[in-house]
Amino acid sequence: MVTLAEVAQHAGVSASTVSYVLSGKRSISTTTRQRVEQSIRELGYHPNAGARALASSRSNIIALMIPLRTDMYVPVMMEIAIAVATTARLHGYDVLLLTGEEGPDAVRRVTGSGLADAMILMDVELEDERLPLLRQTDQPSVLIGLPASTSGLTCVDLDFGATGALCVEHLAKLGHRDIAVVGEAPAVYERHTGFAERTLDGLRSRAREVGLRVLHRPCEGGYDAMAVTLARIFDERPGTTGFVVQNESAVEPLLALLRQQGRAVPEDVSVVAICPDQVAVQASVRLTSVAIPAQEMGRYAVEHLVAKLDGRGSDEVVLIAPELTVRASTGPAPAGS
Amino acid sequence: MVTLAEVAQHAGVSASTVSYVLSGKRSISTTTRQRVEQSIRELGYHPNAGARALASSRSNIIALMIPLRTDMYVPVMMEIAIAVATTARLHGYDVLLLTGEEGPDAVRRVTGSGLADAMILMDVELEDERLPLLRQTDQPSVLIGLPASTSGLTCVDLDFGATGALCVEHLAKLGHRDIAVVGEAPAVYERHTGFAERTLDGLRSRAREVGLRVLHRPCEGGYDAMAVTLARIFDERPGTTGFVVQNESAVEPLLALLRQQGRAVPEDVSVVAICPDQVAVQASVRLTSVAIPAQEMGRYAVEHLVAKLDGRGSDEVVLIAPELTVRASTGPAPAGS
DNA sequence: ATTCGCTGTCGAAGCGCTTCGACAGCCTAT
DNA sequence: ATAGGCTGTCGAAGCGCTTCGACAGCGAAT
Repeated sequence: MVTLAEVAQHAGVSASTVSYVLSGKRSISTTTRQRVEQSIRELGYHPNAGARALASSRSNIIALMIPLRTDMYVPVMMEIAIAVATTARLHGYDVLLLTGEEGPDAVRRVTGSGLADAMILMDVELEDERLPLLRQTDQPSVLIGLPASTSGLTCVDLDFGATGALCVEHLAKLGHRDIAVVGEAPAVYERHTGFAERTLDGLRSRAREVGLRVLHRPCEGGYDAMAVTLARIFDERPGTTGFVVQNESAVEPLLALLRQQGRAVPEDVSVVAICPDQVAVQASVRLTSVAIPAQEMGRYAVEHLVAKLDGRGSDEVVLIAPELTVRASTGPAPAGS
Repeated sequence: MVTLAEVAQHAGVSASTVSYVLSGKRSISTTTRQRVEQSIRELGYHPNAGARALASSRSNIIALMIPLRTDMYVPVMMEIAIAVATTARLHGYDVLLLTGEEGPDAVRRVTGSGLADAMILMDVELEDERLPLLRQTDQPSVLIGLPASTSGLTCVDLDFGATGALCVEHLAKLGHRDIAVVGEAPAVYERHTGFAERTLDGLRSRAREVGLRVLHRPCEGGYDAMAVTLARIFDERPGTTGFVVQNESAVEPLLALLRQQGRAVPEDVSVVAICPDQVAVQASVRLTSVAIPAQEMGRYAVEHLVAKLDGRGSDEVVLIAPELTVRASTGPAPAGS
């Protein structure tokens, strides 16, 4: 393994000079710099990460905590993870993958050991156990999601409240009076994941304003669960003509079931989904949807952290405005309803 | 930040003693050990990762390289990543997430800098550019996937050759004579990803043995692409009664299209999928499928690496035997065919 | 009683890097 | 001609840990 000292010797300069060439923290003459860079290339030198971390108290690693469970939004998670990893590399950082399993202990471990310089947390609950720790450490962090109180925290998320409202507005404008919300799995509500509740709140309050009736039903993904949920919905509100689907793994089953029951989309029933665009366009009916901007959130999280680590930037909460794209799954409410 | 020295002072022992308590590499009297452990707890000590890595040349980190592209098997990737992270933690390792984007450079960077002690590579191509580097470094690695030559490498993968054969056998036994294979996206074949080709080979050679005709068509995921592909298939081989689907994002579209065309599954047409069990049971028809053992592969990869880092274990290629689960999407070939 | 071999603990060196203060040499302003 | 200010380079200290050799103390074997 090639060391700094060997590079220095090869280039005929001192170790500190090589270090300054690498970091750019002091000015170096062009000739010296080139000589050093040449030596680095010839010897195939890579700085030792541990030594660097020890001396500088900087690991150049960002920790990403993803939920262990796979009961929701797998593609979204993946997209965020990839955006985080890619953006981090652009700024010279690597990404450490933590699962939610360890919970608060993972936060303690990472901040205590200097494993990472900063953290990104996903799957944030309203009263998340990890928050107190984040508030008291001076390590920067970004939440992807929105807890009950955001004081002293930085968060990014889609504005799910506005998203819910937007879906309602769209359906209301088309003349629908009775809509059903196919929500996330019950477990998601039970652990008070912010986004699911906020969607519902936004949706209900706008519905009240525009005089629209809303029936909300949590739903596991998959065909069988959706079949049961759908039956209940039509049982309770036979006049339902609009659907808002938040659980993306319920989208395709819903479409299939409606088709099977002879209800045409969008002639008889309209469907709005909250899902990544890719899912919306690959579905069997091109879905009117509000996109989940996974990449944007991942990128933002990293860039905010990098800014903070560079001494720029401050705490803030960024709610991304939802955009609804009209595709082929929504249309005017049928006359008779 | 609490240091080893502070713990030592608090416990009234030397720093090295604390270190030995932590590592267990020398025997320590019970009383001393307890005193030290008490101090560690009281002070909330966490060893500094950089210092530890520097002194021991061990980072306790395993690098996981996942493909950047999301054109295939997102849930499988995610499942593997989570299994890797979870298993790694069990053995005291953390996971560094690398994207395929950097290619061979990532391998160089990681081995050169001592960032990680070992690597797991996914999305392996037959003649992967990263392989020469892996062969020449002494850092242990595991490939999830199978390249053209495995000498000097450790690999785990589902036995896709046997998987293809198994699918054919199942359909043959049910009396099907003409089957179609809905493959991965063309790009997957173009970059010579091993598993896709091996599936096809296994499938074709068994088909030859049992006298079955096979038509293979690559297919992007999604409804539109599947519609085009399906039309071509029936155009060319109207007598097709069996399908093997490798691209999991084509499964649901295929089922929907068949239904739409009035072809009943499994009465008129049988479908076998190669996909995670979760996908198979959540589909609109419970699918007869060969499972992709994502968790098992992830776990195996980590455990093999840990063994190697502990000086146990050796190079080997593990091909997991496929298991076909019969569900509701396959049945006897229709009489007239 | 002396030697031998344990067990448990300590001190010190060193891992490879960053960074601070020092300073040589040169140019500009007086 | 001299002082002052730059620019570019160097040496040394130190980051927090692991690990090696040394050795004190003790019981067992001679």
